[in-house]
Amino acid sequence: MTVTSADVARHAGVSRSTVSQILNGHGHRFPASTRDRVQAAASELGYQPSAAGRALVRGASDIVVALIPDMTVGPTLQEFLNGLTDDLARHGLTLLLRLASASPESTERMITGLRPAAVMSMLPVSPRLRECIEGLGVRLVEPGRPGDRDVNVEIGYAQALHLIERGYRRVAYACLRDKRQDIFAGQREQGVARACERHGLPRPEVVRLALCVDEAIAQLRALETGTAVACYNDDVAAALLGGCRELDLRVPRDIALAGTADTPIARLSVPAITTFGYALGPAVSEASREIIDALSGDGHLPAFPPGFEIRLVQGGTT
Amino acid sequence: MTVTSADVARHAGVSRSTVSQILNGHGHRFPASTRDRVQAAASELGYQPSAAGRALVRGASDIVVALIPDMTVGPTLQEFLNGLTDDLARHGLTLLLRLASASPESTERMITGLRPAAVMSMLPVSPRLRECIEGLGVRLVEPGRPGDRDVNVEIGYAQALHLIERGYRRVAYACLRDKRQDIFAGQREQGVARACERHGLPRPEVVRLALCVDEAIAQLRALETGTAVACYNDDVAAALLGGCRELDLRVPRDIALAGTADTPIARLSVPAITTFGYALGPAVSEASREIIDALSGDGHLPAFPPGFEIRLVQGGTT
DNA sequence: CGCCTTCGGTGACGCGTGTCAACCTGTACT
DNA sequence: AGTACAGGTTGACACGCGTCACCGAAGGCG
Repeated sequence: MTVTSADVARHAGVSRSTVSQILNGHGHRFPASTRDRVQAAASELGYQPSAAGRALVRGASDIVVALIPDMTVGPTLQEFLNGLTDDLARHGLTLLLRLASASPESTERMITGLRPAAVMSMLPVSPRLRECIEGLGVRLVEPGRPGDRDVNVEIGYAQALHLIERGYRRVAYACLRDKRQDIFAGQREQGVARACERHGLPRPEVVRLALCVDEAIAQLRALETGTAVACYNDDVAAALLGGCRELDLRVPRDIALAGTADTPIARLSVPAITTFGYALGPAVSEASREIIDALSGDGHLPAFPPGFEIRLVQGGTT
Repeated sequence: MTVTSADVARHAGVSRSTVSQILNGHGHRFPASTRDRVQAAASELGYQPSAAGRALVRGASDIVVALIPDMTVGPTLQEFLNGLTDDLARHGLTLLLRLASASPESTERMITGLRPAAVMSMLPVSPRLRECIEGLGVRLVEPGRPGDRDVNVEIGYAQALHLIERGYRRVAYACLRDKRQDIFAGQREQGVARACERHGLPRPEVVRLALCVDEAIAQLRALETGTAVACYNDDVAAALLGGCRELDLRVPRDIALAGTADTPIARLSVPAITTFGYALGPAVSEASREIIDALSGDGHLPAFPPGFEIRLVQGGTT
């Protein structure tokens, strides 16, 4: 049923350890003829090494676990993960996903039991989990350290910059009231604030709301006419847009809105919401390279790579 | 660094095999005193069995792989996966996720190498992957067989039924032109058609569009006034709603719209879109029970469980 | 010839676990 | 006393793999 390295060895007429060495990068010790025989036998039999056997003898598995934040996994993130999966697969690594919102104990048990080659988190991990991971000697790939580019800061900055360039002098920042859903809000707000500061504008007012039109109305009442709002995401922008309609506020003249994430809701609103999409495409190769480097050399802990592109999708709300 | 069963054995003053037996459900052979000593030693040392060692000797790992369809993973699915994760963890199983859109070869390699206890797919798997999985003797949990409840058929049915009850006599079904994004369309359309048939209405017209307002306008021009449209999801409904606005069609008088999935876009539209949410909550325990049953007994291949709740969220579009 | 080196290849070990036949020690029964 | 039996415990094995010391043969050199 299962093809083991012993089967390959028999089929190639060599010993199992020869097979193991050739298939693990030590082939240079053997003449080409032997190498070819073994390779041929392996592919003919469809040999696939047992992850368990490998992991047992090497002390760590070939699995890389990605901790997925508690947020909507849309096309952007999906494409990133897809690319990363294939990239790592090319290096013999297996990417598997885990929701970060699963119970901490079960995640901890999973890590200690599985001994992944690396754990990649898209958000800073809890101190306890970090301790668990590092105590086990498992590599941890985390979001960039201070000083690195931060995609969320830059998105906030791009939003605010765009609004300022369009001539708005009053900039506000709108995010979700429920902070659990709002995992990037801090960084984005920081980006908005930084852009305002650099252009001599006062610190942006921060508006918090839940995702419904009624709350949007309440918040809009408190805003001065002429304010441009950088929104945490397109949903927030849509809520405010709906509120503007109910209040008969003209968009973008009375209130301007900039969203984030380039989701369908932005395109489908009337008017379409000006939004900032980002592609993590460039990050794929960087991320896999960082992981692979960290696993081969005993280098420092790599940071979640800063490769990304932000692009403006101009709509009618700014 | 790592605590092994040998450490536990030493600490408890028994042999390693005693530890193994007690920790694997064969404790009834031992007196309570021994059991307690071993349990105490295990928890005191924080013993966590090596997944690799287990997998090696048992021929299959404790990992359950869930194949995630190529779609947005929103709160509904996330909650389901979270619950399943914890539920399975309680039975010693580890749920890990994998994007179904990753390259087939890498997924195949992952399965053969990892030998998961089970693979759960939310969509029918490709014949080739099925062959790979079943050839390995790995359990496959798939969407329900014909005859089972199908959440997507029922959603379509509920949409159409609602529209019919509201008095509409012309029912259409709108879905995405790009079929790759439209993985459930067939079933939902089937549900809509069934409801129409049962109520003596003609077979529903099917409208295909890409997610933009322009396409919606084009499709709306071809629809008769007074048509009620069951939409594949809230995005489609939003696009049509935007189109109606541009064409000055009154909603719901000229065109009625029913969405699906209960996403923010439905709540945030003006008027709010009538939509059908579904909760997979009840499916969690069913799913884990099915998986566990299938793994303990050598029963038949279980089907993806039909436990779910559909609820109407009344908006202003019907 | 005797010694050393290189090439090609192998046997044996250990990773951590679950299982199971076998063993030991009482105790009950014949 | 001898036998049967049950309860409690253990040693040994196998799972599939990577590694590494080691070995035989061939060749070079003094």
